[in-house]
Amino acid sequence: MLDADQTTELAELFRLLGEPNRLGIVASCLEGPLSVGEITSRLALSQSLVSHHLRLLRAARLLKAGKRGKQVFYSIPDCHVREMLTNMIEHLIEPHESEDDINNEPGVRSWP
Amino acid sequence: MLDADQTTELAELFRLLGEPNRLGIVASCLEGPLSVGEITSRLALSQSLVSHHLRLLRAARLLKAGKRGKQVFYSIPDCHVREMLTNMIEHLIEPHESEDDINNEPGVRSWP
DNA sequence: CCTACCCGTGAACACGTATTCATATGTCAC
DNA sequence: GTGACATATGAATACGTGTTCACGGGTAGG
Repeated sequence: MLDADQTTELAELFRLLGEPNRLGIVASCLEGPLSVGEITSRLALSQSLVSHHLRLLRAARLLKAGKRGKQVFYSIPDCHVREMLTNMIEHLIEPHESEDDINNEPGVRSWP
Repeated sequence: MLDADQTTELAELFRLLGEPNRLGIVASCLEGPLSVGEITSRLALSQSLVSHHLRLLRAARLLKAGKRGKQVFYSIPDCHVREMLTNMIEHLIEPHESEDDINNEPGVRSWP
């Protein structure tokens, strides 16, 4: 299916999105370019923390940066990332299935 | 866009998939149900480690378990998870875009 | 020049967690 | 029953990493 390298590469993307504040930063930028200050105030995080996270997201090409005057604006770099995220969000929003079947019925037939 | 709770919930999914061994386990199960022993030998991991990871994936409904005799088979629980993963994998496989697409904003000074 | 503002960065700490080891539970065969 | 196999679980440890703090580096305006 996936070789070890591809798995590691994909896991790295998931890992970066697996932190609530980082995911919030990326999700905020889905609507359009945002300056660091806007991100900081929207998510109510310290500016330093936002900057640290932005560094990682930039390095992974999950966000791109552009300077205008004193401010630096961050945005989604390409349609791949945008589609990935919107797909995941759609899946999250869609109605959830029924509850858990934690109880283990003996002789359960999963489709072999 | 996403409220705090949804962000946290989605991040939790990403976090679980953000570990290479766990992602490998889930990806292996994309082809069909696998027993713990098969997963263990395919990924060359210790049985204990696989079991620990399976516990987390089960709890997050990223995998479901079914017993048959002595063995326990794990598989993808619903089409949501399957589509999410296949989409991500497709995006990973697809040819990567060119490097630097600079400014789409007027008056943006180039980024060094 | 100086000041104010916006952002990036390095060090240090605190906390989570992935991994291993040892052990427990459960199931089939004899 | 005993033993062999398949999986789950709990404790302990080592390692990564998210966060804060303090500071440095640019840039616009007076």
